Amino acid sequence: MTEKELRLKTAEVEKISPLDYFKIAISVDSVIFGYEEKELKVLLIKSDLEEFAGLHSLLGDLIRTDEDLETASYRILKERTGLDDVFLEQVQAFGSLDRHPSGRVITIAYYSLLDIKHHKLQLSHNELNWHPVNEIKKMAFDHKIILESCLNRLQQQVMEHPVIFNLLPEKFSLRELQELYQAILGFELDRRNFRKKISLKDWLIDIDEMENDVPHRPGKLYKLKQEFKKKMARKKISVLTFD
Amino acid sequence: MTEKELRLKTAEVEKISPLDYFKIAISVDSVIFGYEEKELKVLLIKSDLEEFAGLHSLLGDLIRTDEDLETASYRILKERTGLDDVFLEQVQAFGSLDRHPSGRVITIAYYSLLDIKHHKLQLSHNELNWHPVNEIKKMAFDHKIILESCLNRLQQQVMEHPVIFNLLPEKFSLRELQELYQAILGFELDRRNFRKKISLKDWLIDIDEMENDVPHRPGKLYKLKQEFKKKMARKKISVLTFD
DNA sequence: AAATTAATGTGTCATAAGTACATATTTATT
DNA sequence: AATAAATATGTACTTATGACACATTAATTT
Repeated sequence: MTEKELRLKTAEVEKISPLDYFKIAISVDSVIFGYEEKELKVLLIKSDLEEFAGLHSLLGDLIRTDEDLETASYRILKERTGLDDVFLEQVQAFGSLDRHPSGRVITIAYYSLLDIKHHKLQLSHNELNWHPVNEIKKMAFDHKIILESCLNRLQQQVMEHPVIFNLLPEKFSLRELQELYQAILGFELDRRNFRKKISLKDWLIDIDEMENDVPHRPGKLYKLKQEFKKKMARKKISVLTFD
Repeated sequence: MTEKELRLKTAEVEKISPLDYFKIAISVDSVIFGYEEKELKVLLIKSDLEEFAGLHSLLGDLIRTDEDLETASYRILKERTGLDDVFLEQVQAFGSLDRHPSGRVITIAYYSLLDIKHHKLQLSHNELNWHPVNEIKKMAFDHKIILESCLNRLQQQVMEHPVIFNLLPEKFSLRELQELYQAILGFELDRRNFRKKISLKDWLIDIDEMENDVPHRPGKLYKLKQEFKKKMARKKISVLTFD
């Protein structure tokens, strides 16, 4: 058996039992960001462990033997939200000894971006809900730290790459875009300088339409250029049986 | 048993055997960069798997149940090189189904920087050797991809953070520093602009000494300011028994 | 219908950073 | 003493960033 080989090979020079290597479980946890009412939000569930009663946790699950990391993240997203066409990016692994009260679990953190309004979730089970990022205090496990590192990563990405548009509907105004940047970065931007910078990046096309649901002078609407959208398209979950 | 709890908890809603979750092994792999003769090098061993006969692989090992990710990386570094005061940074997890021929192994990649000249290694076992990064073609497992993603990360880091100095001796000239930047980035830099940029960063102190081993006019020597060195100091390997 | 309100849309100037580029100086070597 | 090779350094041009104000448009109120 190939697996047995692995155990033996790695165990031959070590003093510990080869089976020990298989006492570590691996999970993925996703920080799913959304944007609503000028606030950056994150999708959380109530933890089902009694150690963390009342606390919220990220969406995550153990990885199966027949799925790779991204596939596992997509599966969890699909199971919990019903969605599968979502932007997802790996951030970092977390593996402190005491991070999970029930045993050794190493987790790999992903962040995910989705447009709340146009992706109606099944907010059915487990008190799955959106929470404003700024209002989150304590979380289960080390999930607060994971959330923070994913937010940091998002803040970096957003300055350089056109990922932010995954949080917006297809058509948006420059005001909406600026408000979203501000929500993510946590500070105000000058409107004229912001517009100059965005137009320099050359990410957008003016679709020659106007806002129509605003109680004031409507702004022009824009779309992300098609060429920058490819990053959203991800492979489907493949069901390969490994063993 | 806490571990049993975990298996049961995760298995109750799933159709697969709970034991399956523990059939995935976890390793760390380190891309250890060094710098010598104006070339960026990486420390590799000959793979001991017959599937990869003749190919080189990164330094890595399975993670033990009683060590966290960083600790495992330091252990491997210590075992293979004898060193423990080395800069180390996590890059990314790799978990394709077929990345290891003997079974399912998810690995977490780190990159590490060390000054070849002043860290004499035990290049004893397993044909451990330095290889110029640019000359590496095929590698065992997915290690070529891991190497590339670590190099990318290094290239990013080096532009913003004073990590590069971990590859140089305590004292160095601006020429040496520039040559190292060039080796990492893969392109030439203008000497005057480079010096201007470095002096703007305010990372260095002029120690009022000169090179003395060069066959030409010697340059001034500099050191990294103490305040930027703290990032090298890492915690020692802690030996906590978990189970 | 006119006046008011509130947000859109746009440009300039000052400062900072990036890029291209050449000459005098110093040391080792011949 | 002459030569070779590398160090040290500054300026002009372009590009990016940051502060800042006013006319325009549409919805709302009077």
